[in-house]
Amino acid sequence: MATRNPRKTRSRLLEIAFEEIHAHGFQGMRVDEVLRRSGLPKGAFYHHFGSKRELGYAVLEEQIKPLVTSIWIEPLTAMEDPVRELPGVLDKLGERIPAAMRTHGCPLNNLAQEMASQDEGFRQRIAQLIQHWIEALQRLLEQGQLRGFIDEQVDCHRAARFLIAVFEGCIGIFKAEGAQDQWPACRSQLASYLNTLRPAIR
Amino acid sequence: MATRNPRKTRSRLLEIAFEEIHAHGFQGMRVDEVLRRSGLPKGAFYHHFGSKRELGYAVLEEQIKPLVTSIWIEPLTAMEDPVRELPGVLDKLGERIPAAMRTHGCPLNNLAQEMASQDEGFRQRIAQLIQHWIEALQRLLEQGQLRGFIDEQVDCHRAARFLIAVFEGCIGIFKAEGAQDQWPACRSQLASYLNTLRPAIR
DNA sequence: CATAGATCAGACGAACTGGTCTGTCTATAA
DNA sequence: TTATAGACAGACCAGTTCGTCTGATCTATG
Repeated sequence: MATRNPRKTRSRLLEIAFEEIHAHGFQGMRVDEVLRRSGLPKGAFYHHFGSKRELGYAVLEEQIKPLVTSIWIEPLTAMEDPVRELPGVLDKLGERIPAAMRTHGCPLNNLAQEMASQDEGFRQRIAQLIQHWIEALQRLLEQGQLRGFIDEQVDCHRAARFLIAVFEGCIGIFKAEGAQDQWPACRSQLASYLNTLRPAIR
Repeated sequence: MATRNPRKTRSRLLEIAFEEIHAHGFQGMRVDEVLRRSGLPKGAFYHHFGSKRELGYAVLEEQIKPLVTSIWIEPLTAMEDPVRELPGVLDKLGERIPAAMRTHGCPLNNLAQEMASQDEGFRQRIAQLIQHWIEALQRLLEQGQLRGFIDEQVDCHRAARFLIAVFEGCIGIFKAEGAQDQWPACRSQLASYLNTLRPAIR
């Protein structure tokens, strides 16, 4: 075993906890199992985290938040014409997504559905992250509006929120169906919706 | 306490278990709490159900399935023109939905997200129920197609699946946001999508 | 009316779970 | 060199959880 490295210890705990929460939910995640997998004893854990719940918050802030940013926010900010490009970007995104994401679904959505009505601390952090996501998409749509790709009348905040609901809803259905890749079936429907954002012919 | 009534005992257990699962998830539901609330002892429970998991399956089949049917399938089958009427039907549906549904979300979706990748028995039963739901919506759309309200080119199965993903996605977002009623914000977006199903002008 | 099987009653147990407590080790600054 | 604070180690604990076991009681049926 290497010499002491509190930062690494903490992040290792966090990474394994993320995987366990993703696989079994927060309530299904066992502190002892995280310990077993990390090879660390109880003391180390409760030195870094005050409680299981606090660990959950940390996983949300330090693992899930960056993940959502890198997967769902950054790739979407570089589009000129969202209506035309979004389906293609989602295609690529779907191709290089890790296996765990396919079987267990979106970590954020899982946690949201499980914990939002269970623990106010979770709910607030999740709501904040979703808000952040909505606003990023909203800005993208507003840029498209300025460029004339999207109708001026469109409420970009509502459209962004709806798009995210569609993403999460589709991922959820795929997971329930156990279907490997039903995305193409939803892709065309999403494209149809996106087209309604086009400027109306006046 | 009244005389023995195995049927009533079983259904009472089932009703309370449904509420507990809806409120805390399947893993978070405690057999002892169901017992405490029902006033019944352990023996009664394990006479009617072989295990906690079996109870979960029974709740899915005997509580959630009829609920989904009465809330999401039956009200939707009586529409002439789905594109025009669906938003309004959803409005009414949203108004008379019980409080527990608002705070805890859709019982089916909750169970799906929690258990689909956890237990194959749950996953199969959930997938079957969703399939049933998709097919009912699909038939509705196909009728609309026959009546000329929907374009012949529309793949009604895909459209139905997409609609359900949208429903579940929106409900999930509302729950995470803790927002009482953000439905109007999604309603208009949904209406836009529905309009894309209209016959194209040829 | 006898009796067998269904239905309930609840004490009990074994495994598990989150969390605590005391002690030890190690890097670093004085 | 040594004092100190942070970083582990791991035994231990109290409460919980699902499930079992033995009996009691009811009810349908011959």
